[in-house]
Amino acid sequence: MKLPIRVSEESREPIYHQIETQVKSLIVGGQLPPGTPLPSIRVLSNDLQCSVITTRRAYQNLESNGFIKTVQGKGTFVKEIETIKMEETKQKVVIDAFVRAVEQAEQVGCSSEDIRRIFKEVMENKRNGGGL
Amino acid sequence: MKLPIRVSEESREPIYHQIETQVKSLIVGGQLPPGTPLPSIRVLSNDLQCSVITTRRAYQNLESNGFIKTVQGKGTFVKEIETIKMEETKQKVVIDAFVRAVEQAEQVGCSSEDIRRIFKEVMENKRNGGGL
DNA sequence: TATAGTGTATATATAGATATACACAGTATA
DNA sequence: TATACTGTGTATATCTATATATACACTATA
Repeated sequence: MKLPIRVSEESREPIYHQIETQVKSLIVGGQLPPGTPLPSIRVLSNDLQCSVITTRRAYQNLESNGFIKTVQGKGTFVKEIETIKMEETKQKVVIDAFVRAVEQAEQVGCSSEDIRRIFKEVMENKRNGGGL
Repeated sequence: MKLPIRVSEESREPIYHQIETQVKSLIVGGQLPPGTPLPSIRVLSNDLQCSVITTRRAYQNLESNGFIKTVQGKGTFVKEIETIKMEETKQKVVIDAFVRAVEQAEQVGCSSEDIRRIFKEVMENKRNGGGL
């Protein structure tokens, strides 16, 4: 299965961390149920045009945090996760993203009304084709 | 003048880049008018608890992008910027932040309604003390 | 001209990304 | 049942980017 994730070369966020957070999102969002085999580090590194070591590092961190389980020679699989932890992670991740966006808006001097207007625009544009 | 900026040690975004984007936001937002002297690299590095080289790098990048002008021995100053460029940068920066937030929400499986609800919550919490 | 403020340059350490060679698991087939 | 093969994860060495300390140079002014 091809993971719907996307890394940005331009972003200053490390690639391994972009992979990590996106895979985590797919897991806590329920798109990747427990037991699901993840793409091998090689297949994924090829998809994302990065090194095997980079995808491996992402998987290693996800394993440390209890989201996946990797077995040498066999592959990497989504672990069973407590419903509470999933819900908490999911909520937190989205709220954080919006807090960052609002803070960014305030730093360039947007009023609450400006912010609401821009949010609306983004939601509209999303519906009409996604292309910003 | 003490800049209202804040760097996160935990963030995977490089410190020099956090400084860079935040100072840029203050400039295009109009909080730092043309001619305003920025804090010296030493003062700023002390405020932010980072190295002088780090603040310097941020200033160098901002200078390359035409936002500030630094003069050896004297200091660093906000440049005159075209109104159009300012408005464009301002808009772009905020829209990008919201697009990222919405994409994050979608990746964990939020519906449009979920997203609107969370946005509302974040805006409410902001009013009631900011402390999330 | 001494001093305290500014920015600048050199060398060094840590983190992120890579290529390449290695080890384990499953499977086809001689 | 051997064994070759292809798939998986693992380890070592190397390079670039990020962050730092420290010494240097320019500007203003007491």
